[in-house]
Amino acid sequence: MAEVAEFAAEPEASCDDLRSILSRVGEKWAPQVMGELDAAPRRFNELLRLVAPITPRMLTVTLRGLESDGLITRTVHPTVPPQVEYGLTRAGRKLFGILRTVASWTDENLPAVHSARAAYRAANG
Amino acid sequence: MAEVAEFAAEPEASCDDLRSILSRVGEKWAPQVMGELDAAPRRFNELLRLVAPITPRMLTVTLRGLESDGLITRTVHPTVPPQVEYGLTRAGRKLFGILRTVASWTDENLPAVHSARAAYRAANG
DNA sequence: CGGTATCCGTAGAGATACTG
DNA sequence: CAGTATCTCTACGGATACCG
Repeated sequence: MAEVAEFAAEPEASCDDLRSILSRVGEKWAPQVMGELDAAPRRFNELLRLVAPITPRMLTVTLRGLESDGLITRTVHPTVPPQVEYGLTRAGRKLFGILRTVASWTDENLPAVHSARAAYRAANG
Repeated sequence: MAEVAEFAAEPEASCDDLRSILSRVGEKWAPQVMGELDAAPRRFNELLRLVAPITPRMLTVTLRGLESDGLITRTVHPTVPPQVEYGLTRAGRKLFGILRTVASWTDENLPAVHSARAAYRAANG
């Protein structure tokens, strides 16, 4: 019981923790899914349409990944037919806000990025 | 010469552009490498030591990727022995600033993330 | 409706050894 | 010093079909 966790008042996020989050939101469909859930809670087939052309499998994989990191919630309403609602957690909403700033950066630096890519391809392969 | 690019006053970064950047900085070694370059310009073997236990190949791959997106510069000094310096571009520095806010988020939400992961593993596999 | 199961191709990532 | 080359393994991502 003498857990070290007791002393974790300062979380001291490791480099690995940062990386795991960056990889998570860097997954192919994660930003779009979070974007839809930021707009409103959604159901599975709703997301399937909104995030087209995602496949059922990849939507499941993406949702499970985000859920396992506490970024989204999955609520099962025991109705007939079954109804499952997904939504962002508070933490997920905050994180998505940061993704918006990355999007702004991308917006501002898009010309630079594209010309850098062109230049790189010209110089190398 | 009637380029459509002329009308790109509003860059209108696509979802794919955002994703490409998120994936880039989500690459395994990218954040650490950018962190070292944010502190100071560095040389290849310097980075190799600082970002240990990265391998030469992965450092090259990471550097090339960041360079091709215009996030870092690669400067060759034609001395003997050869000397190559890497550094962040202005855009890269800004982006790394945003990564810091993600790190802050991670810091704040680390307990939530970890307990979510534990809960998820308990409920599922 | 809300998913799983199975199969498969590609790209990411590492170990090790070698070079201009 | 600053990388490449080669090989290997895995994990990501997608297509298709099926299930409670």
